[in-house]
Amino acid sequence: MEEQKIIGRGTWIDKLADELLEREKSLGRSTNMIRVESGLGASGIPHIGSLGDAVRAYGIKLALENFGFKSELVAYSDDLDGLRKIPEGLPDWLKDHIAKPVSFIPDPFGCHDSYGLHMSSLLLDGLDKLGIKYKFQRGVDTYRNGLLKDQIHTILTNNKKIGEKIAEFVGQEKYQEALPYFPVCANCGRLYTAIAYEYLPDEKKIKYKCSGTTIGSKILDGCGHEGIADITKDLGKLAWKVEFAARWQAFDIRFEAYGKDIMDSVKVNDWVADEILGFQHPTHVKYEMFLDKGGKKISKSLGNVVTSQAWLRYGTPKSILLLLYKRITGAREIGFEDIPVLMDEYHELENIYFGKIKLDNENKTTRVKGLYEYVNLLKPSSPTPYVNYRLLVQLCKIFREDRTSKVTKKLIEYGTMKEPSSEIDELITLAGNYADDFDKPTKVEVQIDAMTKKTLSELASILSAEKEPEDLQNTIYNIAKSNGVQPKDFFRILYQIILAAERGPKIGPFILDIGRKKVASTISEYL
RNA sequence: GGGUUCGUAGCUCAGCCAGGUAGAGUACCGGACUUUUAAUCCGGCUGUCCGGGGUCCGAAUCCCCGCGAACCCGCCA
Repeated sequence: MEEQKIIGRGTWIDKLADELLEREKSLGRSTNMIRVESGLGASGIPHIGSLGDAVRAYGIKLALENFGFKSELVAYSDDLDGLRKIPEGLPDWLKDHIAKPVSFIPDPFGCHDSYGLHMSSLLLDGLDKLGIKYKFQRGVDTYRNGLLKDQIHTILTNNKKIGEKIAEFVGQEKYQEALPYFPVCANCGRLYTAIAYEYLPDEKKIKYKCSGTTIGSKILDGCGHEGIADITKDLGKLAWKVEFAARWQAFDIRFEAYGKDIMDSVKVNDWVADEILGFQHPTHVKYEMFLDKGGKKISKSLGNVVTSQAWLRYGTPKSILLLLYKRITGAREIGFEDIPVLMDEYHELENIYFGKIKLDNENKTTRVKGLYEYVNLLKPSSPTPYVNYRLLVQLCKIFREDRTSKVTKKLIEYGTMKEPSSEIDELITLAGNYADDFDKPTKVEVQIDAMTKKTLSELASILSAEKEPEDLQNTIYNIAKSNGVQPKDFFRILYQIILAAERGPKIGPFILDIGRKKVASTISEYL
């Protein structure tokens, strides 16, 4: 069997970029500037999966540049989309704005000019923190400036053909009647309710009536307004089934990834681009959606949504990039509990990259190194100090006050590291947040009889004394015995009180580590 | 109705997309270790890789057929 040739840096990203280049070559298109696109939803709070689309597209851009081509990422915000439903956790008054473009709805958080801008800013903020560079393009500006006017014209004059094809491809029949264009009603400011029924090609104007529509199971009444909209400058937008194609041609897009939920739309758009607009559709890659743990939407109570902002409270930007660049296929359930693994995995990659760990398989080494390079956006610098994340979480659970210095001291005692560093301090902060938010100490119900109670109060007074007791381990053992309490039971109760666990580290030194006065006050809460 | 993904240790999963000795965490057992308790560290144990066929010198990995599970589309964007 012949040896497989390694493409680029050996990752799926390189392979995809290579396929893209081959395709462009066979189409005979110019490759002076290869643009990749990512669509950003602006209708809800962006999940970490929403970042994936842009981050992966950026990976392709990096690979293309690595091959010696110029490339840029266009981040297109769908902020002319209408609000279809109120995302969970957002105020009820938004219902008055259903079907209005998200860019014309006030920001419920009060910090941006509009709802849409707030949402897309969250996403862009996530990209900025990861170091992803992009050219931002707003849907609102795109239509207001008539950037798609030629495509809209061509699509509307071919609407019959397109409507039939949509019905054939996906079984959706509405576009055999309605035009695939939604004007914003000049009277009530909503789209979807205004139905376009006639296109006047010479004037490039569309006739519509705001007669209402259904969104999901809800019926939305129109305001009855009849109007005429100019497709070159009035507000309105193409239906998704044809809009991508228009964008691809107008912006000369050569690559776009997509989630499997819009598979059908992409199929239609590819056909529209190829057959109606005469622009060979971009290279695609399909990815699976990120699901919440459990395979379904668990409690989407606010704060439990996996946003990049929340992730970065516990993990580094590189842990997100690793998650997104590791692979593209496969269904994945994602949650904050994946952070420790990814943190440690990144460090392992780093050790392999810098030769501290050797793999026996040469191909694998190449690919792992390539992955590390992409996670560092092809600019790896030097190894950073690291401590196992789980160990840090455990230590942070024990030390809550004056955490950084106490955990650092313990790590040096363990011999895990030699000296403090700002990188480790940062890790302690992240792991500390993780410990605080996900391993909350719960005050457990502990069954305490009279004898034990007496013993506990005796212990509490010893602990709160000014002088530190010598050999605390032995002292505890003795006071239990002298009160007629089984040491075994007494130890268990102490662990329950201090750690909310049945067992724990050796109790004497452990109490001193936490601070004996603090333990004394914790114990007194149970007396 | 159409489509996609998943099935690997008791449990949770990685490895598959570019084939080359079956892997982690957890659980369990033992040790460092003290008057029994081990957070931490070290060592050990754990397999019908869902079933069947095919390609190959070689398959958990690639192809085909089943079985089971989940998700998406068939509103809209």
